Amino acid sequence: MDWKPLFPQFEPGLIEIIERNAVQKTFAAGEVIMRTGQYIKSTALVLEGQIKIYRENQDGGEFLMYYLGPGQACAVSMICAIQSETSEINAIAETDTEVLLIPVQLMDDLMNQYKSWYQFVIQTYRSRFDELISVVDNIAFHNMDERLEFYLKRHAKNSGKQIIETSHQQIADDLNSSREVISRLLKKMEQRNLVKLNRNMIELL
Amino acid sequence: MDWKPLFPQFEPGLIEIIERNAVQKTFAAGEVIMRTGQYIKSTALVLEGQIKIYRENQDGGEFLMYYLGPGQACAVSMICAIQSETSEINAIAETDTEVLLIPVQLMDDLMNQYKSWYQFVIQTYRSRFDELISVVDNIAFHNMDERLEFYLKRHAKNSGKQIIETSHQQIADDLNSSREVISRLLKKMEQRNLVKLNRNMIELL
DNA sequence: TATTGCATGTGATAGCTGTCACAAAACAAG
DNA sequence: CTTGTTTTGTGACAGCTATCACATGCAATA
Repeated sequence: MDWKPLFPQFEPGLIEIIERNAVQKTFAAGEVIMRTGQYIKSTALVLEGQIKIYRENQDGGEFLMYYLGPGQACAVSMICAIQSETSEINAIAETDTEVLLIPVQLMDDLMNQYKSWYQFVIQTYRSRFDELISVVDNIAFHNMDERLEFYLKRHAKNSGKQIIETSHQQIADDLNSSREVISRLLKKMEQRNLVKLNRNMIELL
Repeated sequence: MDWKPLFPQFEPGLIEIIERNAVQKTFAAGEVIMRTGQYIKSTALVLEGQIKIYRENQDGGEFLMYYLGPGQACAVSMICAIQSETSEINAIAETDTEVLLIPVQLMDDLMNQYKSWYQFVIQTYRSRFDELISVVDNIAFHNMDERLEFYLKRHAKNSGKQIIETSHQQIADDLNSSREVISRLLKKMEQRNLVKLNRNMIELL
């Protein structure tokens, strides 16, 4: 697969060195890509699919933080890679996913030698940081109904589709809520003509 | 004030260039250092005092994210500085505070030329990112009683004192809760012998 | 068709938190 | 001491959310 169009800002030398050293890898939908405490040996650039980044607590509760799509990179793996530390989050392939793995050892060189890589890393930090802030905003200031709306809109934006194919249970897990609550709130949204509901699908209007 | 002992990892050349270009500035307790939407013209290294980084919503609600103390730097100002964008958060001086302001224009050079600066920046990103994740953890997985405990412990850790001099109202604001709730929870903690309460002070046992 | 499994709907209930109203206590300053 | 201000205590109540129990509905497959 030709990944270069996804990263048009990369300079030729950078592209070359990545091509020589990076490994392409495929994950099937549902496959775990990274789990808490795991050592990071490489930084991942997403080429295709969606990766879900989430947090897990002791009791098995989950909480979705954000998605990574094509052209994006995992900020956590970058930070961890540079310092070769462990990660505090989990990553799972939401759909079939293609990633480009860049070995840790390369990171320092790339940062020093390629301005476009350096800027890409900074840009990645910034956007993930902003995303985390908006997550905090959401749970700190909003009730479940608003969080659900935010969730659905974000989902639609990320997938590019107005139809979300998920079970209520899955949404409840992502929001660390319970199925019944989500079902009830979705019903209310349907009554307000914001969505249309069917088995395993929610259509945003 | 001699700031160098706070940043022992900085190499001599870096120290010199900072001394030539940076400006030292003082903020009185309670003074606003940065507010949402403001343009960032420099990166701040904290020399003395505590800076509170928080988020504000439309309705005037606040939510504490974390504190910055001596030897630390503002990750947000770094990211924003490098890209000369605006910030999404607020910073206020919790106590009288002394900071060292490094002009934006210097950032790129420092990153390229001084390994110790580069590592400092990465380290700063990492610790702020981790801190944000633990904030998300807290509000996503824990009730107010546990969040309060976390708040008190963090406060004690940051200030180095077991006695927290604050009003219940202030705590409620930081946690985006209400005064009565905090008062009641503190009472319960007192009954469990976790704290001792007095006007404007909470002693951790 | 009958069966099985998953997804969704619904009512009852309990706990947590936010809000209002007001009382009591601690402190500061005249 | 007296007065005014700030902080804290308390009861009542309402709304949101989690949980339990169970019903219903939809889809695939034998």
